[in-house]
Amino acid sequence: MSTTLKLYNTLTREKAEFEPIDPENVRLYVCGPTVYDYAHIGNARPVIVFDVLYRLLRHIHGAEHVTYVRNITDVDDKINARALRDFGTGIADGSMSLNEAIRAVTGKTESQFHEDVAALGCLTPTVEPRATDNIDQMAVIIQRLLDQGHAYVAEGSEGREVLFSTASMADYGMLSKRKLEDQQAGARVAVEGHKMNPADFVLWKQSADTEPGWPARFTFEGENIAIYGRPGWHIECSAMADRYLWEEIKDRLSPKGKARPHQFDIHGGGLDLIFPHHENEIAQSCCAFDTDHMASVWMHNGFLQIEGRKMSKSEGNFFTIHDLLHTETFGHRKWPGEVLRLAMLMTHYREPIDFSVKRLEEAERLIAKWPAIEAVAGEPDPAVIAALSDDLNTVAAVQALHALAQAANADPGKLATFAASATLLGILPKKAEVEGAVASAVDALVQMRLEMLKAKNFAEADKIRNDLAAKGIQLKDGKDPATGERVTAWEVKR
RNA sequence: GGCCUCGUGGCGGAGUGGUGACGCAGAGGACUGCAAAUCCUCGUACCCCGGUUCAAUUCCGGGCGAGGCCUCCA
Repeated sequence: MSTTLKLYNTLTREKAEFEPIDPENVRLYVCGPTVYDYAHIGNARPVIVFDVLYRLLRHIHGAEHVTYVRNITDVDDKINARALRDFGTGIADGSMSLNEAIRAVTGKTESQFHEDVAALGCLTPTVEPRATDNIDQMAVIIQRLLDQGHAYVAEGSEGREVLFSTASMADYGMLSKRKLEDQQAGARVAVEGHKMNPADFVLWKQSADTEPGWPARFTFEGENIAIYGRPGWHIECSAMADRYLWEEIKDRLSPKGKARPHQFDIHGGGLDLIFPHHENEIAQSCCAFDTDHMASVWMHNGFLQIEGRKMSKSEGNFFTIHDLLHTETFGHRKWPGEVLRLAMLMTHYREPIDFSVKRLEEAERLIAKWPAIEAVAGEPDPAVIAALSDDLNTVAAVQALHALAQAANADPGKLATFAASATLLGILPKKAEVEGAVASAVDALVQMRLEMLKAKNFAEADKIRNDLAAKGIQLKDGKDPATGERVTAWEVKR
């Protein structure tokens, strides 16, 4: 049976069979982090969810036939604020430039992000472009929008701006199913007189001396306009998606792919990005390139709560990925990356997920029962593939995987299938490792205990067992099936 | 006010117009010197009210409740 992948598409609000534009070049774009601070556990959700999708697409179409782009947003007012906060004195006394301060913030945050998501078992995307490396591409798209009457230049309170004209797009609002008229009724939209329509959004914005900026030249209504400035917060995705999923690979696309220029297959991100971020990306890309779609399928993951409540700094329940991995701030202990990942996959990606200590404990109990994976050489279980193919039903996949683990525990012949299946989910159960010296000491004590048991010296034998347990080493007695003799295995509990 | 999710047993969660998925926790048993691990067994759950139907947890309508977006946010 061939695998048919079905995905829920926010654009149509329906689950439908996924048909890539060019099956030889499946293209996926996911909105990545804004690198101004540690990524929180909520940020981890789309990274993990779309990592599973990436792995599944690679399995179905072949690893070399999938291009996954996840951007790094390194131009943003929050970054400026952070740079000024952390390096303000250096900037003031001239020992550091604003750009150097910004680079220090984004560079450090970016490597922290990579470290965090690697610990969560996520593959590296094909391309991870930075916004600041694609300023020229953004300017080109903005100029196209100006040329085609979809954008205009206006004087705002902080200088000149290039704005997208929402009224110029007939079906603006197709993703979020919002009508421009409805927006104006009840929402608190700041009155900004320079906008033709309150929903119009910034494409390019003039920068002050204390703000990062790039020189840019635009032509509008026959006039040359130079604006030293920075991009608005949607244009980068339009630019990077087009560059890495169309411009740079269009030559190797099939005729069918070439027939749909500037379009790609799947665009993902968090639920909150539907409006305005993704709506505006669509507006920019479709108007600039004169297409009816930017991406065929739009996927959005649900939000995460902590112990049933919205995670927020003011509630005091705000946790970064780093906190959970390396500190004892959540549940008074550290959590292994694969436990966090499994806990994340135990709820369907579109559902809200309640991250709780109880949930993590359950995930840990489950994973502790699974065999450790060493080499992966096998095909994943069809039940796991079928589950994932149903709009990334990781819950069903985890359950199938658990059944497989139990089968593999009883029959080592099934280990390869288990390993391949677990890898498809990105979960690699590892036994807690101990140093060789510790291991041989434990082995010696285990032997000693077996001797004592033969001598019916239960008190001493139990003392060894209890002492080891106190050190987190759990003994497991069994019977040799052939001889009926007691055999003892052991493992490290966290 | 507008748009959009969701509501299943202690917990996590599938699914279906008509014989209680499954996992975790829990209970009992086997095994064990005692445990742990393992194995076996055990659960009359589908937010409320109408409607359609021979039959609804499943379809339709209306409530109630939870959450998200409309403003930076995954």
